[in-house]
Amino acid sequence: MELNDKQIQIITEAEKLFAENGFAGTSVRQIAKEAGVNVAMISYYFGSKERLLEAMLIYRSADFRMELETVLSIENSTLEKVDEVVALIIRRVHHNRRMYKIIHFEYSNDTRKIDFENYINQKLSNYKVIEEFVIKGQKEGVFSKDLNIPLTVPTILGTYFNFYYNLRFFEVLHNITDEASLDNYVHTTLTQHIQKTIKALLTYEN
Amino acid sequence: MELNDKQIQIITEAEKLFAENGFAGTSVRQIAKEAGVNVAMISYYFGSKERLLEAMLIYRSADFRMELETVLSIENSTLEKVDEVVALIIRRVHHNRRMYKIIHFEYSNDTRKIDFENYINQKLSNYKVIEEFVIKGQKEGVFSKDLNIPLTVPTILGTYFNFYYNLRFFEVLHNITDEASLDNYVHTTLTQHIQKTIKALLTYEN
DNA sequence: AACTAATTTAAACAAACGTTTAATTTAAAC
DNA sequence: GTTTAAATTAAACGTTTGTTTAAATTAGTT
Repeated sequence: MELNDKQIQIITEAEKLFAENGFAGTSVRQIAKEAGVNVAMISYYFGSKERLLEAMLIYRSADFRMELETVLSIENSTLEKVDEVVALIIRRVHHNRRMYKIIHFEYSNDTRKIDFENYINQKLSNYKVIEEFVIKGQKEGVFSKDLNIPLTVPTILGTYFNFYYNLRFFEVLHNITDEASLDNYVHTTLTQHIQKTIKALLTYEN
Repeated sequence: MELNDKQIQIITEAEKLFAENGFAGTSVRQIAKEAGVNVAMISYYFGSKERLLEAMLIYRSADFRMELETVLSIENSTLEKVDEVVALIIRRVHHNRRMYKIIHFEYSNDTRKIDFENYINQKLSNYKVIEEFVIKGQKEGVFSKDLNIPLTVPTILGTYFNFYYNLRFFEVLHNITDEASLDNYVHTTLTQHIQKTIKALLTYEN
């Protein structure tokens, strides 16, 4: 699937609108208007509104596993690697937060006929890399033996997204006024909080 | 705002449908059909689809602060209180997960003209109770001094909701087949994971 | 039994929806 | 310059949307 400039333009605007107003809450006429193209172009290029979303998911979820393995291959202490992995994950999901919002919402929806197989396979593949890293850390004696490894990932992602989904609540408390101050807060304070949480959890002994 | 049986019936069905298909993805005709009433009854009782949602938010978010203060007033060690508070929060959000899903998606939406003031005030009020408890624990020397208190709540809620939003991913890994096994998993394994995470975070020293 | 108010109904409303059509413009190939 | 294919357009298609209407039914009061 090679996408031309106009298709990427449509996907980019659709992503913003889907994340803002939901899939059902966004009309193809809105997308066309924002992308500066005729309504018919969406059917012409993607076939339907549903298949436009599928094209978006594939376009946005490339290369994550590779980045993960690169970070883990760098010479670092196990606890430093935890910091690096958490920072990478937050950087990734913050950059693609709009796509994730759409997934969180549409994935639990049975009636919509969207294909999430690609997303699920990527997620499983990424999880396997993390699981391997944690087990290795346990064998080294750095991490606690008594851990629910599959649930460590929701703790990382969940903290970020619960912050993001309640942004209008937190921006008052943390003086977040624009996109730049949001990026800064996420990549400093929020990332540090999650890094500390995960290190504490992985090393905690009752 | 006193609600009669038929209004509660409409709210209950609307909650399911909004959580499943989104606010925009649900039609008043669907709600009416599921609730077994005529379409016009929704306008008759609530005025509009938007005001039906507002009535739902108020109906669902009563009494939380009181429950929180009751749990904290019971004679327990500080760390036992952490477990109790986490268990209460998870019980609450799991029971009202559909409403929270709607909020997460509609709250960041500027175009929808829904009044979230009630929700925000409740959230702020609940946060104040938790903040006070954490500061007290710090003065006792049980909790670490270096804590981002506002971000502890997203860690609790976020872990739960990231699990819930990826349920179809986790149910394969954790053998969750029906509502009963989901409830059981949430109130045992997931709750324990979050309790451990929060205790680890609150007591972690670099 | 008669009257009043609350509830419920089927039908109608205009507006917006995703998609298709057929005609036109642009670009590429020869 | 002609031909062929790709891109773009405005208009139309049949549905569905949230809400309103006015008539019919039910319940409560006297």
